[in-house]
Amino acid sequence: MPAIDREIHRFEEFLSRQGQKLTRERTALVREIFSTHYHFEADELLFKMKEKSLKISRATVYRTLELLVKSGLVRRVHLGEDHYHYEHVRGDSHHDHLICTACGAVIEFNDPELERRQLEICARKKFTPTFHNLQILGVCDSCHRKGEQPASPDRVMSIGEGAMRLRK
Amino acid sequence: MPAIDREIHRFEEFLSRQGQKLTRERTALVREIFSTHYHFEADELLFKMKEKSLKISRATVYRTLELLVKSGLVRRVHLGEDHYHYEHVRGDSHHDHLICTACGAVIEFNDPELERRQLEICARKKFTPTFHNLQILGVCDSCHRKGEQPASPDRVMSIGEGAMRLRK
DNA sequence: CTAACGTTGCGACTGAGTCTCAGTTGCGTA
DNA sequence: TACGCAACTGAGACTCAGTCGCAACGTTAG
Repeated sequence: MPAIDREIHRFEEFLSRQGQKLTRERTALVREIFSTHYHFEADELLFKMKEKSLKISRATVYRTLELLVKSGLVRRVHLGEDHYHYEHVRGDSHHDHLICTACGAVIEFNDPELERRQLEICARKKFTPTFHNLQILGVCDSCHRKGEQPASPDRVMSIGEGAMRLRK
Repeated sequence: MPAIDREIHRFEEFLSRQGQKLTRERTALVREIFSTHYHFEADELLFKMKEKSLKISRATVYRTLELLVKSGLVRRVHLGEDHYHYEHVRGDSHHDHLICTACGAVIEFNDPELERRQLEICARKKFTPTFHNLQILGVCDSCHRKGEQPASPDRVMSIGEGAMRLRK
């Protein structure tokens, strides 16, 4: 699969730029991330590697994720839960997330109008933005049809605490 | 201070509605939260109580925070860090946050135009929103004047990971 | 006085993420 | 081919926020 090799190559270049190496473990992790997952958790990745009987330690998984984040190949995101999720970055650009509190689905969107408005707000507040992070919590179309209710009102007051926790 | 007493009364009503009681510990916590803090962490609150030689256990702090969140008096927010922050809810409504990655300052804003646009996006995706959460990371005016740089480019690719960590 | 019940503090626990350290690997140089 | 060094790895100890189980403690009602 040439697409993955291109990503691996990009990672290698990033690494060698700071005197670091593309090892067997790192290659395996990148391959896993870019072949199957889109949004994933660190432990999930660890588990997947174990399943494939590639024994890669937890420390290495976390270390590699950090490198991938620094290289820009992977992003660290909050999806309304109490720990990080990661997503691999494709050629395309920034996006934000709609998160279904009933089924845990994550829908991406990118709206230039919204981005523009944010810049206006920053300008008004004399704030120099570098990045932003927007999640909208609610119920997706198919859950809505099934009559799923939004998370109970008292939860909704908070920042969707437990959004995906409900999944479990 | 009558304002605080009003909040305490609201909390008491919420509690009694479910057969729960407003205890000395709970009162002390609400008083602390609404008198001095705006954004705070659970452990910070625990520490403040200890300072005032009111010994309230960690479990009670967390339990009370949960009740406050459910009652709608307090919100749980992510401020770009890896654990929760809380903020007390004043009479006024929802707002979002600008977070300075240099000094950790948190600036609030509320922009109806932005909210409206988000609703449009949801409508387009047939998504029923219940809540949202937006943080914009960057450098505030006074840090900018001091020549503070935004977090290094590789960090910026991620969701402002470590924003406030830089404070420490 | 006693039963019932919500509340508390304590301390053990959990789970994500980090750190340390000894041993391994990969690579440039002789 | 051997050497040496720096980067890398796994194992497990550790940290830290947050949770849980439990015995003891009010408080209120009978």
